[in-house]
This record gives sequence, structure tokens and C-alpha cells, in this order.
Amino acid sequence: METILAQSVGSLNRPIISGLVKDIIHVPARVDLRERALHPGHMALLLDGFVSRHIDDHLGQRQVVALQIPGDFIDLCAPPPRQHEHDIATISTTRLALIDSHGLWEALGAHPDLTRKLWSIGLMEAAIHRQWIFRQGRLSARARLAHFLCEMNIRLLKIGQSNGHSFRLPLTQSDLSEICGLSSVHINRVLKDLREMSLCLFRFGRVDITDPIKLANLAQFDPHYLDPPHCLPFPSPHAKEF
Amino acid sequence: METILAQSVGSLNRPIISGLVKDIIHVPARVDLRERALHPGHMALLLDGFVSRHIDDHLGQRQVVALQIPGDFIDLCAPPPRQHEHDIATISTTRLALIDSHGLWEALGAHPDLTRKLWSIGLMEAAIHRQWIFRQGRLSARARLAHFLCEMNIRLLKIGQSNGHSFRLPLTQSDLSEICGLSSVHINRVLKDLREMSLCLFRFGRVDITDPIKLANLAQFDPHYLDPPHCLPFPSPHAKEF
DNA sequence: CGCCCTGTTGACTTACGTCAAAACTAGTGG
DNA sequence: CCACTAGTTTTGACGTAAGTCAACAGGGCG
Repeated sequence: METILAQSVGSLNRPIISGLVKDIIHVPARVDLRERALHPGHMALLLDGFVSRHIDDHLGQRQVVALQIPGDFIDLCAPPPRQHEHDIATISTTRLALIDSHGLWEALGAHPDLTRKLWSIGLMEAAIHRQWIFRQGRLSARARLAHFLCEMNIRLLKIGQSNGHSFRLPLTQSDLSEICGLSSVHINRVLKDLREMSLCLFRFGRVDITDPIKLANLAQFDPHYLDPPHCLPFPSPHAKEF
Repeated sequence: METILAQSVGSLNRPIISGLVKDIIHVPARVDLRERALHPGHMALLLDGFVSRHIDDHLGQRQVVALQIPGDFIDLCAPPPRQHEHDIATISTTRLALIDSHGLWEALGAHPDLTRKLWSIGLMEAAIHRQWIFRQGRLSARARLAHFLCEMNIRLLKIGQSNGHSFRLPLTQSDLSEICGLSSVHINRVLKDLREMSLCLFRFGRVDITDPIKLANLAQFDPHYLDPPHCLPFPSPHAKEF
């Protein structure tokens, strides 16, 4: 846990969060986290596995609005009384560190570094959301799927779970359809296309990107929205390095 | 400006931000704000008018990823060295309060209220992003447009620029198409549909919602994602009321 | 006046959805 | 080891929502 924490909030802030972890829990796949683990006012750090945040339409059709991978915070400081506007569920089996969010808020006052870091995590999350809006709005089915796979490749690369062209992605084709806003039948056909174009291969919960450059090109994917701000939001007198 | 500021950050925090305003500028419609007004490391409060945040595809087709209305912050604490991953432009003529973001960051340390408030503004922005993803992914053209109009109605209502069924919305049909991820021709047809269904009327930059309930129903629109957290994220010893 | 931008409409195309059947996989229990 | 089931994946046939192209109309403005 410590290494993943250091990756998420920086080695400086690691011990602070570490001290706020109340429990580490294991959750099976396909479990609603709102009901089971994440009570209002709590938050969690995803240590292992995949978690989806989604909104269902009135026929129960699901739209995934975010996919969380290890190292992501879930419901970072979401205010308790606020009715949640989306659902959260595990996709694979997961390991979660439950964090005392009240304690975290107290800690923020004393640690401007941590505030800045969590703030910028929120900013990146919003940037990812915006790319997803772009994807759904302007890209063809092929490009959409390709764009998503490119994003996962980079995000997993950053946490050491991809080597740049091959990674585990424990999703069904139906999951992919709920992510990309397409029918699962069409996802199947698009996957076939990408395979036959020798761009990438998806099977058994694993992705092999045959031609990363062509795939990114098809997807109009520009990874810089995933770059962490190498210099932090605002210089602060309290912390020079980071 | 003061009243709109109080609405955005609360009357308690109003004077703090007020003191950080470096300039108030007027910008004509259809101007790229990245080039003209918002230099890296600056941020702004939109006082008047409409601003779009958008991403262009490689053919120059535009996808609007957020629409800012008076009272919204633009580029809230976006870190200067980070390459921006989307563009910003005025839609109508606007009035902007330019804010010293370095000074703001300094102020955060001393004002936990303000931190909490700005944090929750960021959360709401992300919640709106998620609804947009849902909209593009799961709704038909009709529902998408209806959903957007419902959202604008509520958001403008909250700042006193809608009476609940009628408001100014200075967008062209082409703007609407870039927001909803549809062609402008199709937007035209959908507007006609909504008009003929007696749900709402859009012309001359003005929206009249004839039947708010039916419209919201068609859009599967549930406004609670726009609710401000009535109790704040986390109780803080420094500020009881808010 | 003529130009440009926006809106409107019609004819035609296409990308994607829907429905349905079959193949394949994995888990369960006899 | 073999049914038996349930969840995926794959394919085909067909329907439809939305895109594209193109023409025209109206308003604002030099």
C-alpha cells in the first residue's frame, strides 16, 4: 500500500494519508460500493482492481462516467449530506483503503502540500472527464474505443501496470459498451476491426496494442491531459520541493 | 460584482476574493480567451456573458465540454506550467474579473472556509462533467438537447437569470450542435420537434420552456446534481455557520 | 445593393442499434 | 467424465437515428 500511496500523493504526504487509513477491505467483483463499503462521508483509496462510476438511465442502461484504477481516490472528499449523483461499483475484485475523511479535512489545514496535491488530483480527474465528453461527442465508434484503450494504456503505464503496449484490463465487451456509449454488439464488431487492422487485440481481459502510434492517431489521442503538473499549482512558501 | 461574488463563494468569503481582483475586463463575443485575456497562471470570475470550454478534433470540429455562466470561475487554480488540454472562448460579450491566483493560493492557508468553498465548486463542476458524459453516451438527440436546456434553466435560475421557464441563452444552433455532439442540421430538426411537441421554444437567443415537467421527463433530467452541498464537505472547527 | 451568417427544409447516405441465433467458456453438480 | 446452466462472444439480417450535401430564405450590416 505504501508504494501506491507514495505514487498518488507523493512521498512527502504519504505518511499523512497513511495515518488516516481506518481499514483495508477486500471486495469481490460486481459489488455496489455505495451500499456495501463507502458510507456517506467516507472515502477510499483504490489499492487493487478496477472500479466504475456510472449513471443509469431510466431503462437501467448504464453509462460509465469514470473508470478508477489502482492509486485513484474514490469520492475524494465528497460531502456527506449531498445526495450522490452517480453510482460506484467494483468491476474486478478489489482492495480498498478506507480513509477517515473528517480527519483528512483536519489535516489539510496543516499541510498545504497535501491540499495542493489533492487539489491537483481533482483537476486531473476533471480533465479526464472532459476528454470523455469530447470522445462521446466527436469520435466515431472505432476512434472512441481506441481513445479509451490509449487512455488506459497511459494511465496503467504510470502505475507500472502496463509496459506501454500490453496490459490487463478485466472488462467484458459489455463493460466497454457502457464506457463508450455503444451497443455491445457494435463493440464486438469494432474490436474485430481493430484486430484486423492490426492496431490492437483485446481478449481474456487483456489488451495488446500492436501499433500504438497508429492507434493513437486513429483515436486522435493526445496523452498530455494525463500529465501531472510537474510544477505544482501555485508556489507556496511552505514547500519548495515536491 | 459584489453580489455575484457573494453568490459564488458566500458572503463570508466575498471580501477575500474581492481583494484579489486585479482587473475587470470586457471581452467581445467569439474571442479566444487563452490568447487574449487568460494568461497562464491567471484565473477569472465570469461576471457577465457566456464562455465555452471546448476541445477541437483534427478537422477543427468542436466539442464544447463545459459552458460557463455568470458566477462561474474559469480555470480555477489551473497550474501554469501545465499545457492546457482544452480551449476557452467567449460566446457572447462578457465581463471578467481577473484574479491573482498566486494571492488566492496564499489566502487558502488562512481561510479554511474559502478552501472548502472552492473545493466544492470544483466538485460540482466535475459532477456537471459527469452528467454531460451520461448525456452524450445514453440519450437520444431529443433527450440530449432537452437535458442541456433543463440544466441551463436550473443553473440560470440559481443566479437569477431564469424565472424557471424562460431565459436568455445567446447561442446559435451551431453552438448547440457543438455542445450536444450533433450536427447543426439535426439540432434544427430537434428544436422543431420540441416546439411541435409544445415542450419548449428556442429562438433569438431565448428559451421558453412550455412544459418544464414533460421536458425534464423526456431528458431524464434530475436536477439534484446541481444542488450545492447545503451542509459543507466537512465540519471545521473554524467555521460553524455557512 | 450585395455579403455573410444563421436558420430551414428536402433527398439521400451511413453508422450504429436491435433482434435473434449459434458457438464458446466456465462453473456446478451428478 | 458428462450433462446442465449461465454468462460471454460472434455473426447475420434488418431497421433507424442521425449525418451529409445542397439549395434557399431571412436578417443584419458594410
